[in-house]
Amino acid sequence: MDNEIAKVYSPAEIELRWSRTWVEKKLYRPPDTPSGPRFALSLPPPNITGSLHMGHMLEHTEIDTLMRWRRMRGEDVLWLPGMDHASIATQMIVEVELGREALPHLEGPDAKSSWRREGQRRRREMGYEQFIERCWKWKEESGGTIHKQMERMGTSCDWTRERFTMDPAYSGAVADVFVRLYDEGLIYRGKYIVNWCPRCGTAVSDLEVAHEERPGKLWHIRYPFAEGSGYLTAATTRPETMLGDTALAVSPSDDRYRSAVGRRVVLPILKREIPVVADEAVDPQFGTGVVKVTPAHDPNDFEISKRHNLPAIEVIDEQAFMTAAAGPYQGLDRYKARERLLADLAKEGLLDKTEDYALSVGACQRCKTVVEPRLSEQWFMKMQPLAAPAIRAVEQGRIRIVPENCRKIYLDWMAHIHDWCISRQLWWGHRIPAWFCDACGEVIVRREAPEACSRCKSSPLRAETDVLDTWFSSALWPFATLGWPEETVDLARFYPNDLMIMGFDILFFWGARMIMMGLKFTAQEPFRELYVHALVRDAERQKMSKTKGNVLDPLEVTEKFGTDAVRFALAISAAPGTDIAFSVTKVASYRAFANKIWNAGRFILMNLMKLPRPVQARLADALETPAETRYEPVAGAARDRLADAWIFSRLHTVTREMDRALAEFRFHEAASAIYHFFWHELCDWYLEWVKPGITRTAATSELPETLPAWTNLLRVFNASLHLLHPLMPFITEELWHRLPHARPQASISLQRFDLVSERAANPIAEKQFQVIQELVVAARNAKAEEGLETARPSAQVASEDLRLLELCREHQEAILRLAGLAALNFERQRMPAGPGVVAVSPSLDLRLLAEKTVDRDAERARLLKELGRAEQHLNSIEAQLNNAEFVRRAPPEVVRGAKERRAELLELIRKIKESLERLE
RNA sequence: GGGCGGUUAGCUCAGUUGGUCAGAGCGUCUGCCUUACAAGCAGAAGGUCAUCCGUUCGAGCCGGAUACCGCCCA
Repeated sequence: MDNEIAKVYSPAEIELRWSRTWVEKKLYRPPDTPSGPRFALSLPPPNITGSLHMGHMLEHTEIDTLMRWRRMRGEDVLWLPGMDHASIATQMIVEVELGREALPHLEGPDAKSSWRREGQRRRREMGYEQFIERCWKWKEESGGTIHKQMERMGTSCDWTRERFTMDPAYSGAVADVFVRLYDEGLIYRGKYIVNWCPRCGTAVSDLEVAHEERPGKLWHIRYPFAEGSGYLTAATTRPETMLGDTALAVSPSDDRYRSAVGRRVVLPILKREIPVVADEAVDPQFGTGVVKVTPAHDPNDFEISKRHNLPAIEVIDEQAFMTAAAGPYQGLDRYKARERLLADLAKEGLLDKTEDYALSVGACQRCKTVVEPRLSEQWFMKMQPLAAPAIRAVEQGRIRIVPENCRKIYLDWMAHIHDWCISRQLWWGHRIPAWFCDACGEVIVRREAPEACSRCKSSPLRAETDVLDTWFSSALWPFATLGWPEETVDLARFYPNDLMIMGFDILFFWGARMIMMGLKFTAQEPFRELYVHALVRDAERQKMSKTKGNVLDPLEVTEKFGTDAVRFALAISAAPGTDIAFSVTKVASYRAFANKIWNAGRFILMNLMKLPRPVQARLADALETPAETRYEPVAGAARDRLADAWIFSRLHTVTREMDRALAEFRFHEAASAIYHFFWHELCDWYLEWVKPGITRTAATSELPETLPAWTNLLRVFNASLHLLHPLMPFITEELWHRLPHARPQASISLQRFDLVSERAANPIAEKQFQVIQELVVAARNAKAEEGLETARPSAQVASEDLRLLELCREHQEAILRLAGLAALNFERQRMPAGPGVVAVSPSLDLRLLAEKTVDRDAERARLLKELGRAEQHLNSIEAQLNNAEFVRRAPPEVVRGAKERRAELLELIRKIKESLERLE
């Protein structure tokens, strides 16, 4: 018998088997004909660039927990999975691959950049079609890996509806949206300063630039006046851009430079004459109060240039090398040019001074290269008209953002939103549906390629080669995945979604934009709730990063400890609004929990299998009772009635707690509740309580006792598995299948599990059981303190409350067994104080009857400590009660509670003092 | 510079509307291989809830200030 159930839970085989089964049987496709309230959620599509990390695992654990929970509550759950093409990231990876193939022998930290450069060259060489083919190949491989990982984690999504952002239908939706926004004037094209990543060779949006404070220098450069003597000194952190200066600017209110406005100065080195202008944008406090104006390489300068009709001269090209306009510095890298230029200025005596200066540097989020503000022609999206309704939707509560502080952050960001640069000079992605007529300059935007220019009829037309920012397409995810713009059945049934879960890092990138696009194109909020989850950090609360080497691979951890343990560790750490300090030891402790569950199951099943077949069959039937009675105890032997009533009452409470917690995304609370219930109530008390009955009936199978005892045990255990299932799907599925079932069932996850019957709530039983628990604990405690752990002494129980004594007498057998005592004597009056007398409660005393000489000093120390604690507590309560205001203004029940506590404490103190006197 | 947050046991963190809320897990210490489980069982120690002021009959919780630490945006 023992051989059939392993002593230690080993998840590997079990998890593989069930994850495969769940997918093969398509268990998680919602029923085609609606059968209950529906609940829809779209998975934030992972990028196809890599494999899932700990953050995904947390996100998927949270989603899966909610989806399984709701499914078990009878809802038609759609969890739609998919993946994102990740334009820039994927292109980067494929380019590096290409480079690696060409230069396989490179090694070291610089290898990757060399591969990338070579890859970019090879990309151009092989051409668009072939490169895109390579990207698709990558997508198949990487996407497959992610898909497998998700299966392995037990993700209960509907794989039959899996989507990819570059599916033909999805791409069609993207083009539709673009055309419509363009036609409405919400998308425009123009020459502006954008964030340009010279390494990626593309423009990126503001959000993709990470600002960082770095130590730098402020160089003061002299610009001599063209006529007359003297000069103006302008301070700059980027002297190389000076070559593109087309003016100097001062504040109009700055008296120091009033006379200089309108004069002309000579640009050092290049000797170009440029004007001095007055502009409000200049801060007189910064540097010398004179700033150089480089319209082609600085967003502020560009604005100034428009106001003063200044030309823009590009001196840095798209790879961050100096252009021909940079004169002698042409062809140099921007930093090399800076060095040379500074040397030349110093030589000419035009470098006034150099100071240390902390400057904010923008780096490409993707490749960490310092971005170059660069004037270029790009496509932009006007955001304010779209943001306004998206702000209202959240302000008015039509979309609820949880936790609350994320709502504030969202609103603040939306209020200060600026236009979005949506074009990327990349190949992999959705090409912008625009065509240019070189003959007349017309720009034609439409879904299908036009034959000829709509204005001058000439052809051929030149197609736009830029692609869209990936987030542009992701913003359509909740509705484009359901078939929009077609009016599909799925769209009608599952849109708007009910919930969206994402990480804080993409709240602006994705969350905000989804809300804007959803409102714009479907006139509905894309989801009703947006839960923002935390970041998974390492044990020291450091961000996990490859460079720090503190990354935990979810698959590795899963291999070692089991998916359920990892999921549970994440869930129980996931308090809203707090990042998670994650560690292997944490997972290990929840593996112990899984093992505990396994062994509880093992105990039950091993004894169950000893029962005669017909009895097992009747128990299987008993488990299939109607839902109303399934979670109530049946009346059995007198000795178990209290424990039965207690555990079912607790089960009822815990179920409600979990329900409430999960509705509010309080995963840590739900997990803690079931953890405590399963381990410290079900296992520590209930199983121990019923153990003799269970093992005895297994041996003798006396039917009148067997059936109720086993029915109750199986009902509670079965219900516990249901409660655990959303958090730990594998072990619960496995154990549940091993329980006796009247009919074959596919999965515990498809079993309806409702709120436990209100009738199970039994506060009286809870109170009574608690008395016995306290008595047992007090006895164990006393045994440990007197060094009698291994002995079985007798004990005396004393109380003036006869019902209390009766309760203890009725459950004498269990008390003796659980506390490790030989016998109980009952005393119908308060026990005289003395060594070894323990106050279990104000009305219940306990004393061990042991042949043990008392260590007087130790006993005195213990009593004094207890006395101190009690007196301190009493003082604070007395102070409260002596305060007339408290008695007058506090609610009566609070005052009553305080009085009761005072009485209890006085009694306790009296006893302790008595004991101390006897010691002397 | 603007916004959001944090400071509770050695560590990681809970503490939902102010009144048994001073808690959990891990770690530490003590005793146990009690036939479901040593990934276990039984017990113990450990905190002036960052500091100060205020509101209140009453503050870990509400308000203000200070110190330190984060994150986001410019």
